[in-house]
Amino acid sequence: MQKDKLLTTIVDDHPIVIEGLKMLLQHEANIQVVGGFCSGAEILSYLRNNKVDLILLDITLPDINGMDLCQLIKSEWVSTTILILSNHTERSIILQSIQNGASGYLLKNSSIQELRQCIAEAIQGNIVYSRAVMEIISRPSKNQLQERPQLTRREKQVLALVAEGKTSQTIGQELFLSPLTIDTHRKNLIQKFNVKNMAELIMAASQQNLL
Amino acid sequence: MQKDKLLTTIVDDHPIVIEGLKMLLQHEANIQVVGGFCSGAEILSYLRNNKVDLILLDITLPDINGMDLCQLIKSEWVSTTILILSNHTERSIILQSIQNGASGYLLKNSSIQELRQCIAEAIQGNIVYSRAVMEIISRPSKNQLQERPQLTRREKQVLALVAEGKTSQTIGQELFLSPLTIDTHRKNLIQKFNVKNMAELIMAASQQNLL
DNA sequence: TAAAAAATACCTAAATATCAGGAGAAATAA
DNA sequence: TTATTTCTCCTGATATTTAGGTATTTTTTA
Repeated sequence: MQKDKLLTTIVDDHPIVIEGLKMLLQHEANIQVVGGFCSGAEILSYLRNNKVDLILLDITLPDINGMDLCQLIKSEWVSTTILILSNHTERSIILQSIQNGASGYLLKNSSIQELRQCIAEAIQGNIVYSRAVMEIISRPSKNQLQERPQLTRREKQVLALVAEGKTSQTIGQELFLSPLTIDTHRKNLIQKFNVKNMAELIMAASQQNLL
Repeated sequence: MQKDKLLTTIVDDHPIVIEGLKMLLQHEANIQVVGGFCSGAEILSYLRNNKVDLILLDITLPDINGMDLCQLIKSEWVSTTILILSNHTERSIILQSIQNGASGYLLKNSSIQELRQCIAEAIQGNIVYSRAVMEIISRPSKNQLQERPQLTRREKQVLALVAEGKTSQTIGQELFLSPLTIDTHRKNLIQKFNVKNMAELIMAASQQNLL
């Protein structure tokens, strides 16, 4: 074990992927894999007691999403490099990840060569994207053009209940609020999503996996 | 290389997963991994010239879906055992896979122990499911229980326009129909889907990939 | 060709949602 | 602590959908 090897860890809810990455990285000269974790809680707990230089991070995790976890980690361990390795091709997710401090975004179906290259690049301090990701960023498709609106806790709650076909009356009763308040939230949701009514809202929200 | 080792191959659009599985399986006494392929075309071409006993098959592939590929392979190479290894949790996909000749269905987020056990079982000739899959099969969730309603051409048309947030007025103009006719279609859609309003309808329809 | 299904159109009334404002209280962040 | 956001509730007007129906025409299917 050399001193100057980068301590690297993998966070992914698929044990197979962790194994695969370990295998790939174990032959890299300047990388030392120090663990693999299946959840946000595990990696956070590990970080509190161990130094880590590079994290390969999935978006889909059982307890927290990778974007939020990325922000969380970067806020406490600034010098740790995070590279997102995910299946998600949504432009919004990619951009949000970078915004939250990730040093790059790779798709899991990248070739092995591509992965190696990108990891090597990220270590140098560059922001890297796999080729497929580059294309997504440069030519956003129709439904990816619209950004994912930032919803408040209440709005998410109301959105979910509207999607169940409930009226403002019913929702108000359920949340112990005036139906007028629910109407206000509806109004705000319509504005944030830039849609005309609840039907289009549910459509937009479900396309962006907010339901 | 022993004679009685099972010749095993992996088909998955993620190179990392292939590597991970290879790593896991290389220590198994009675398994010999003979290749990994990223597409349906590749494995089919390989099968024409090589004997394979066990295939670990993903559902998502670039050129063909795993269910169809499974059927294709089983129709020509009956003695080859196929084990589906996928992320898809839809009951319909699981059942269709088994119907098409797969010897089991595992989720990719299974633990490594579970994978080993299931593979070992499948080799014995049993049909195996990972624990999570068992649960999906035995207790189908709400939206998987309800049958997919049979829609007429007009109803699909109206549904799509409603999902765009259009009113009966607008839709009527667009289709050169009376808005009252559109209302009738709305009514029928609500009945067929057994929902309370358009919001819930769009939700149900989008969950069933009808949009 | 006859029967069934689909598509069309209408009516009345009630229920709900949408639009355009404002405005105070509570929680959060700087 | 101050500023900002979020949450709450309101008025009043308008638009739209929903829930009962009924009924004719067109298209499909047996």
